Amino acid sequence: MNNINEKSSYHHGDLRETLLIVATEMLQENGINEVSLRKLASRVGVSRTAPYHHFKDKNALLCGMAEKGFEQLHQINKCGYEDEELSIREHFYRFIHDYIQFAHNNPDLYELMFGRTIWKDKSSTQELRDSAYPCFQFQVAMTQEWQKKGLFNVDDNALRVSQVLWGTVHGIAKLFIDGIYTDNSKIEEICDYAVSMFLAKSKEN
Amino acid sequence: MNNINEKSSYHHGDLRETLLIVATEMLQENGINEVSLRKLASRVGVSRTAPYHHFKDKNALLCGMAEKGFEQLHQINKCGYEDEELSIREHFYRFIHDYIQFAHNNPDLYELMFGRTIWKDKSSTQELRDSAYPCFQFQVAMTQEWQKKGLFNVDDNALRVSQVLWGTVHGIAKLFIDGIYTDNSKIEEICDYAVSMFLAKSKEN
DNA sequence: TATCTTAACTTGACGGTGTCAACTTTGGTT
DNA sequence: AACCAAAGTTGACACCGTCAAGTTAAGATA
Repeated sequence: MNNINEKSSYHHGDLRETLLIVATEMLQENGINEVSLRKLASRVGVSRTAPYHHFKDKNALLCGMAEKGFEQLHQINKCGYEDEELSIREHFYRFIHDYIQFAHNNPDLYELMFGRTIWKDKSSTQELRDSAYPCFQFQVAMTQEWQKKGLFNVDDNALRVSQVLWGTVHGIAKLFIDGIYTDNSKIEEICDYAVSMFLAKSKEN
Repeated sequence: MNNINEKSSYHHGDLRETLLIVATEMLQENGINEVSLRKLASRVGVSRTAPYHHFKDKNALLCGMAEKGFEQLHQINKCGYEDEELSIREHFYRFIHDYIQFAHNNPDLYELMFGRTIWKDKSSTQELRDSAYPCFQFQVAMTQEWQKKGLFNVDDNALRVSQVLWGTVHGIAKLFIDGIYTDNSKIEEICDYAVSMFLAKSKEN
């Protein structure tokens, strides 16, 4: 039954997963405006309302897509963090760089993940929150580690410090991917500036 | 003819301006999803397609709304900058604070102004760019002034420095208004942290 | 004053969208 | 063998943005 080539034709087999994948493809190809349930269904080869057996409504589908985005981002953060060969300062640079690179590589997905559509009011699903909050908390944990290692003042509130740091990468990423920076700025150069502006006081690292 | 109370009924008199105002009201009341040309027209008391004589399409209307937003933000920046009674450090704090406060007071407008909808590809109108770029450039100019006054290294590229600063406020603002910060953090405290993290090395100001 | 031009506004129509209700098919359980 | 619940279907509805063709009225021209 899990044989993909077998034409069971009526029951799809793994429609929920397929919908998420194809919808994300459509998002990356043509932006959020071109993601419609009807086009998605037709592209997957299924009727208009079939998706409703797997997602309560369109918002739930979008939340599902964002959910996977947060898992990716969390994974990227983890990989950078667990690299033993880097100095603290390099760790910090890598966090900033990888984060902005992720946004740059997946602009529409990133916009979806952090946009108002999904988060305002109470429209975010529980699953989305369960996926996103650990990702946020990991960034707080990294900040605490950086504080311990001397990159930032240990006495400062780690949550606040990480909010400022995260704000910075988030802001740069968004301005970057939305094409608001007028020149075709190099990611690496901006990251260098961000790092040096935060760490100018602790050159010993 | 400009008499508002006079029921000329067929010709509105100042429809373009009224549309922008009412659309922005609708945006602030119920978010971008509730802003439709048809509801807007009906609320203004005009037929469905009347707006098309003043805006090429919906995107042009949205650009018009964002345009006004950038004029407001530019004005706020100017006001803070021209306040003679503040020290440099206070100027810097005020810039950050006022910016985030603006976003906090007008969350949906802010999302519109900086969102992908309007900026991606070539969908931004010339008028929007004419309104937004001076606002951006003013921030670069402020940064140069801060560099001269010793807040930041004069040798650094002003554009890059301002991109990082602007990224920070933009990112904090967005995370704030989208309700992604889990606790209802005080704006002032976050601004304090942002200022001190950038200026820790130059305490003399 | 009479006529003409044209911008502002209207109605009708089309294809696309999210979503609901009612129906059919199917795989697995009793 | 009978049944049930999950998965998928078709039809319908109320919206939406936008185009084409027609109407109204304000202001310039003569």
